[in-house]
Amino acid sequence: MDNRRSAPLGPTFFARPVLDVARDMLGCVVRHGATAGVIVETEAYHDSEAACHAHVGLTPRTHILFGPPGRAYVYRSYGIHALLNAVCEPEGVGAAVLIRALEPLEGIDLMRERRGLERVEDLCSGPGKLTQALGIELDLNGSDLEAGPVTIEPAPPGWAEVEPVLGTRIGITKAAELPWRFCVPGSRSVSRPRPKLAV
DNA sequence: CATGGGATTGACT
DNA sequence: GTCAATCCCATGC
Repeated sequence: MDNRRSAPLGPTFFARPVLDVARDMLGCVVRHGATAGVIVETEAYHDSEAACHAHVGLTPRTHILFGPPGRAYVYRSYGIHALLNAVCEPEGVGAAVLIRALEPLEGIDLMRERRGLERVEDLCSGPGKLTQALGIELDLNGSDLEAGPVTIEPAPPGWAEVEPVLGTRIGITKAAELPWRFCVPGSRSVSRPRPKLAV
């Protein structure tokens, strides 16, 4: 078997339309230090719709979103949680993919320590949970997803051909009707509520 | 400079 | 099902 780790995805992957990237990120591996997990849930955000932070235009908060693709956008949600996004589309377009859930892959005991929980399906089954499990904080905002320390690798064999299930995005009040949420069907690590729409 | 609102989670009724 | 915790930042005075 080939045990080599795949090279992290770079700007070419993330420079495409954000909906394509959100779908293609399912099955990919997020890695930070000794911890890693397979992406099973994403959401797309684009400055053309009101739910996206970049919708308000260029501000100190959103300048990362409008910058070069392939960087991390990390922000604090509800004063408590750090949420991890991958900046997409060409520079000048404010768009990103929110990583909402992972299936734990490596460093599971470290994830248990950080989360204070035992069950594997509780470690990364939400956007705030996975950043806590991987030790991702706000200082990684703007970091390069190809150079690290946080990287995203292509989907391992078996994960690459997953047919995603679509749904509406979670926890937003504006543009809530858009079916821009992508999930791996059947994964117990997908956050609730589970989507209903087929592809 | 003051205010209000979140791309959430976990605890509790 | 309901609700509080808690902080960054956009907005308005």
